[in-house]
Amino acid sequence: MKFEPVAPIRAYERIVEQIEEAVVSGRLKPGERLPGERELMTQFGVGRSTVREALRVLQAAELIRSRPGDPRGPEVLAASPAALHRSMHRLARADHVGLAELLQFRMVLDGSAHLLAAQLRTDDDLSALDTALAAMRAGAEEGFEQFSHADVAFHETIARASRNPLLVVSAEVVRGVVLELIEDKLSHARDRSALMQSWLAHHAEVLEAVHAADGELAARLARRALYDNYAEYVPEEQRALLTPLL
Amino acid sequence: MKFEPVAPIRAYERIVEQIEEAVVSGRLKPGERLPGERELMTQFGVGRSTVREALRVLQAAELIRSRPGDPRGPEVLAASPAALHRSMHRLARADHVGLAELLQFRMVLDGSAHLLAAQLRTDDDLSALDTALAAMRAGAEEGFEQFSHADVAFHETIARASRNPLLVVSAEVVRGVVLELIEDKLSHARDRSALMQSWLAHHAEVLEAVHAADGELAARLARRALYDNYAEYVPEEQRALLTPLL
DNA sequence: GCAAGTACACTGGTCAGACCAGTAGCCTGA
DNA sequence: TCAGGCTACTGGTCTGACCAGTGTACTTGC
Repeated sequence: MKFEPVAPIRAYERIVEQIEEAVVSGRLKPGERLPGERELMTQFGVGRSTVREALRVLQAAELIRSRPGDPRGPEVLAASPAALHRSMHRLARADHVGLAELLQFRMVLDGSAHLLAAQLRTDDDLSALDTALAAMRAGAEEGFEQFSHADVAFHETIARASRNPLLVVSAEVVRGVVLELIEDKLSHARDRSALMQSWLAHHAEVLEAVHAADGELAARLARRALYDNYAEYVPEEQRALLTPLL
Repeated sequence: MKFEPVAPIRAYERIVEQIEEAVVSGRLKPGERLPGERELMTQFGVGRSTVREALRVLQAAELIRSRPGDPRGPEVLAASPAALHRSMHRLARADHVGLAELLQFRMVLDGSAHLLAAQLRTDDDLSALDTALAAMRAGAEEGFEQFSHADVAFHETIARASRNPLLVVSAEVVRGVVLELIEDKLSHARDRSALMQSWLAHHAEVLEAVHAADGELAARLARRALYDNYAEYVPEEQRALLTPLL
């Protein structure tokens, strides 16, 4: 005989449950509006503070957004990875997750994305990738920031070609967290133009493998590129974590 | 000349920022207590409802927990993947992410975990894995639920042996979401004992590869095992997403 | 008739004050 | 010494109020 631990259920939690259920089940679609707070408090039969606490939670989860003055009421938002990003970011900062682990994880995700992209890509994907690489070449002339944006776009195109939204989102999130951790070091990098040339060469190589539909090769090259470009920022004694992926 | 879009910053948001910063930076450690709401409202110079909305947000992010009646105040929690789990779960439900994509992602994560585990495992890891497999054998005699728990434990041991907390957490989350999606189908499965025997065989094989430090083999076997056991629940026309990983 | 401008009703954000159920820890009495 | 009750305080909720800001409908001037 086993019993479950009980916890008192607060009123605002039940409101969150009801609205969340309506949103994730699709009964409330993005762009639709919730009733205003005063209306909700009569519908749920609670005080306004209770309604507001529930809305705060839903807002923190990026499910709704409310703006003062708008008589149409709080807006239901489209699903977005923003909340996932925040959770992962917090976990990475708090849970003694260092650059080594993040980079390792990124090598895993990016490698897999390349593997899948190489084998599942359509002709549209290929031309989008060609365009993205060309944009990187052009960006290298204009400055580091443009180049960086083009680089991100390239990786996103690869991720989308893998046909897996989870992979897209996770890769995006991890990339963001990695970049945040090293952006200061990167901005002090000595020879940026050499950096950009190195990245360009790596990307061209990878793209060739994707064209050839050689998933294994594309994955290995992508992981190697990450290693070559970022490993120097990882403490030497932790690089052993990364080498098994090469 | 470019300008940033501005959004009004609400009072509760700045409170969230301050407390969150203190928590994730480690200035407030798990188990420590925040001042009570009435004390916080004087410290921040705002009303109690504002303080409460901030605490609600932090509570939704699993950073703190408050219980009525406790004179020590809200408790700072240890970092946990619960918030990540919720975000990913919501995204999977709302963002038309189906079983195929989830399973594909799980094959990626589990495969990589096996790869890393096989190459980074210590002797302690190996004996823990041996114990976990023995527990699965024993569980198979006792019933499906025990077996299932032992199976989860085995995968977690593998993930931990990969030495990457992000991999541990993500794999755990995705496994949970996959299981939630098919638990009803699984509970109606015809021949559970055959299922369990098949899983056992797969795990034994994988473990052998881990012992032999053959990462590639362990990864391939792990992905194959997932495919063999779960692909039948994936619509046939989507299985092409999974085969590139075999 | 129509565009520009204004007024208003209503929104969410915040505050103050109150009450309640429930708890931790003290304090008392045996 | 210790079990029991007491109490001051907690967080959860409600009411009612005010404010700055917004969208809409109406008015005004052309």
